[in-house]
Amino acid sequence: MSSEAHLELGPSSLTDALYESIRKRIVNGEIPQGEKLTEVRLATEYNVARPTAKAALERLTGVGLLRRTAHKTAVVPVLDEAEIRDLFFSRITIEKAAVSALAATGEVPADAARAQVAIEYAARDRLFENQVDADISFHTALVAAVGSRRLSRMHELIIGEVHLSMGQYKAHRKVDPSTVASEHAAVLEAIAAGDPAAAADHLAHHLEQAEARLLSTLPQTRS
Amino acid sequence: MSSEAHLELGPSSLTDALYESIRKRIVNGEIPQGEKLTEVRLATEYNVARPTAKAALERLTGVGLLRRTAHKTAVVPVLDEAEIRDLFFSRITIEKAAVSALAATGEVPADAARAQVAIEYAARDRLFENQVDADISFHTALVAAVGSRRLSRMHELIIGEVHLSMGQYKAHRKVDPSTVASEHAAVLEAIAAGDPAAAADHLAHHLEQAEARLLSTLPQTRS
DNA sequence: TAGGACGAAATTGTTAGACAAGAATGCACG
DNA sequence: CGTGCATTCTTGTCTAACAATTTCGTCCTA
Repeated sequence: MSSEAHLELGPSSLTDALYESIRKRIVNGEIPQGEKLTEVRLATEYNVARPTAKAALERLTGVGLLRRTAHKTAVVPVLDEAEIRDLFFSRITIEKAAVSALAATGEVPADAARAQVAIEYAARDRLFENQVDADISFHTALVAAVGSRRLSRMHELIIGEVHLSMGQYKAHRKVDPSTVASEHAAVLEAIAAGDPAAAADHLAHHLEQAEARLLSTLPQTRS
Repeated sequence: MSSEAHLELGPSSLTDALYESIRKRIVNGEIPQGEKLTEVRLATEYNVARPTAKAALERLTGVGLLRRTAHKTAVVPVLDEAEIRDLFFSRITIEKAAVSALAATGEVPADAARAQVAIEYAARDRLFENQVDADISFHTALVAAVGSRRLSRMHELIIGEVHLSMGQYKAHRKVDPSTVASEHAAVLEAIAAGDPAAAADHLAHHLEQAEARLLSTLPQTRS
């Protein structure tokens, strides 16, 4: 790994750019679970002042992508089975509410349909990382389509950790893309049919499957 | 208002103490809606350095108790009708999930029962602020009893804004405490009876009433 | 050799001062 | 009376430094 990272142009604030860059490296698994991130290390790597690095770390801690306690250095969290279960319980709560609300209107969000297509392309080309990103986009688009700022904010918290765990365990994952595609399609169909209960059921089933797939890749707790 | 505020002893970190102090002043309505909070003002008021004040403001922004955009000063948000509706939609989503889960176990959380009593005492003594705090505690206890760290974190986001709006509009509120008490009691009874659907229904009804009570205190949008 | 205590190094928390850049305000001029 | 410019306010970022706390390695002792 290079000793210096560079920030893409774009975000107005330097802290924003730093936050976004580190966030991507964490959710992609580039920075592995358990790794410690000190303020000075990041500051020197990115050529920014320590307070700037500190601010980025604090924001990442706020969204659950880092953990730290007072005077201790931030680490990328290691999600064990109990935490993954809690994560998916919370996720199902939010996303069920989202698809129910969408089904009540009967309109399938265009962004979600587009993401669904992107997943298939990525799967065909064996681009695992793109496939994960597209899957995240699909679920995020569903929630965003509800139009509730607060629901989206809560979902952002959750989906960040989901992204983290998918990225961290990617080496072990062997998921049949067509299975995911059909599960997604079932949800969209129920939304189009205007059937909230069916949409919620299909979504819950899909997420339970996703949870099981993720749990099966977890390293066994050694005796 | 005094030109200097003092921090209570307790929280380990200075930033934590500052965050907590400002948070309380906002949710109690002591700092009114629309008020601007500049970094230097807080820094001088509390006798801390500007970066410390900045950190506290950023954390408050992160939980929705302040709003700010780049280079602009933070302000206490003014929640209009649409935002209150969104707030309660999100709140109902989270709390329904919580009471359903609790009813599945059939155990009434002790903390919630205690908070229920505290509400009655506060109402009897006409201590409005305590009444609000106890009500918040009741709902927070319900969610906390589920034992899901992430559900509690999401709820914290929501309940903060709920607290804010209750505190800001308190002058206009005239709520019958016994009504609230009986609505709460219905939820607890359904949990004790182990009936998830009934618990969710009673809770939704209670929160819809609370939403309506809050909306009725909103100043009319002038033509 | 194993264990614990002590001390040094690393890391974070907080402060001060400074400068640049963007936003808001008011005044002057057309 | 309205518009544009300049001043002022406020935030974003940096450098430097010290205090407080944690961590780690070493050394001494049993």
